[in-house]
Amino acid sequence: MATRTKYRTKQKEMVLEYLMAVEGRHVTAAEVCEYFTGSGISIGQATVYRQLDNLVKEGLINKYIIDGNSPACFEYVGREEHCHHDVCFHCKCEKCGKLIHLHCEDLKGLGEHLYSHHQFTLDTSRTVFYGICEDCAQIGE
Amino acid sequence: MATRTKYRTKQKEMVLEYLMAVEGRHVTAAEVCEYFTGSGISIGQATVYRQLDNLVKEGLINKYIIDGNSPACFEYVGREEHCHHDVCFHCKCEKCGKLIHLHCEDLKGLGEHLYSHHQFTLDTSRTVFYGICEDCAQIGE
DNA sequence: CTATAATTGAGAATGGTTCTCGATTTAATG
DNA sequence: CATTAAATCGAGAACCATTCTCAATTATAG
Repeated sequence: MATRTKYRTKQKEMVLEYLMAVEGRHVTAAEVCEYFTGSGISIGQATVYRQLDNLVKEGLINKYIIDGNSPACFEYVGREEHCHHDVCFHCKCEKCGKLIHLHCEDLKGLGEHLYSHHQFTLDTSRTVFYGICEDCAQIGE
Repeated sequence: MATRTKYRTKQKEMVLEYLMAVEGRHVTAAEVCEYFTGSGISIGQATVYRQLDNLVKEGLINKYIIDGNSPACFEYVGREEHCHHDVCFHCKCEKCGKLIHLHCEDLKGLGEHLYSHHQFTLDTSRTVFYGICEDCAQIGE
């Protein structure tokens, strides 16, 4: 799981630092690029994509694919790793697109059930619950 | 939910018929196109994508996004509609791409929990559990 | 049959992501 | 420090699934 890169580069540290700075928010690769160019810092976009991938492999950040067409989102997982007893699930509203973080003890059982009863190792970082959020449920229908 | 197309066209019926013919297998839009061109039938790829989207909107087929880069997969869900008393969940293996159908009573509680505790209405037809299947777990790592 | 609106399809466009490859940087070693 | 081999960078091109464009075709109501 923790495949490391050989060299320690400023680019990698800057990408990680940015992800840590916006902890709690999901950012796309493009947003990371924009932040750097906006700050007058020059980092190639290929490098941003590469380092985001590396950081995912090292388990420092998570990657979320909400929808096939829209860009992938990344988020620093440091805080979640510390309290490794609670897993983070995500709910995506099909109407407004809102992404809801769920730190719920009761959901731990889901992964356990899938493993013990269906021999399936759940990847919580990639799994997204689709549905309708509270706000949209009141408005719509 | 059941947004219908206005006209009934051969193209749409042929796409649905193909998906029904390969029920149980997940096929990509490209595979659908290849099938038609291979059979000497001419359907534009834009139409295939459009009709796959329509069929998803009508709830006749499901769309699965395994990975941001690899193409989306589609599958006929007809059989599941008949046994509407138990909900059907899907597990997708991130390694071999296998799609596992789960008719499990215990998972009914998931939707109920999300609704009662998190005010989120789960859409079971769109939600896919991603992870590693039994076979791949033995091979890898 | 006619009119009207929806659908088709070939090709171009889009856009997120990856690849290419020469230039640069890292870190171990002398 | 200086050397060096390997890793990483980055600008731009390539990739590829998907969507868009728009004129031609087709489906349905009347």
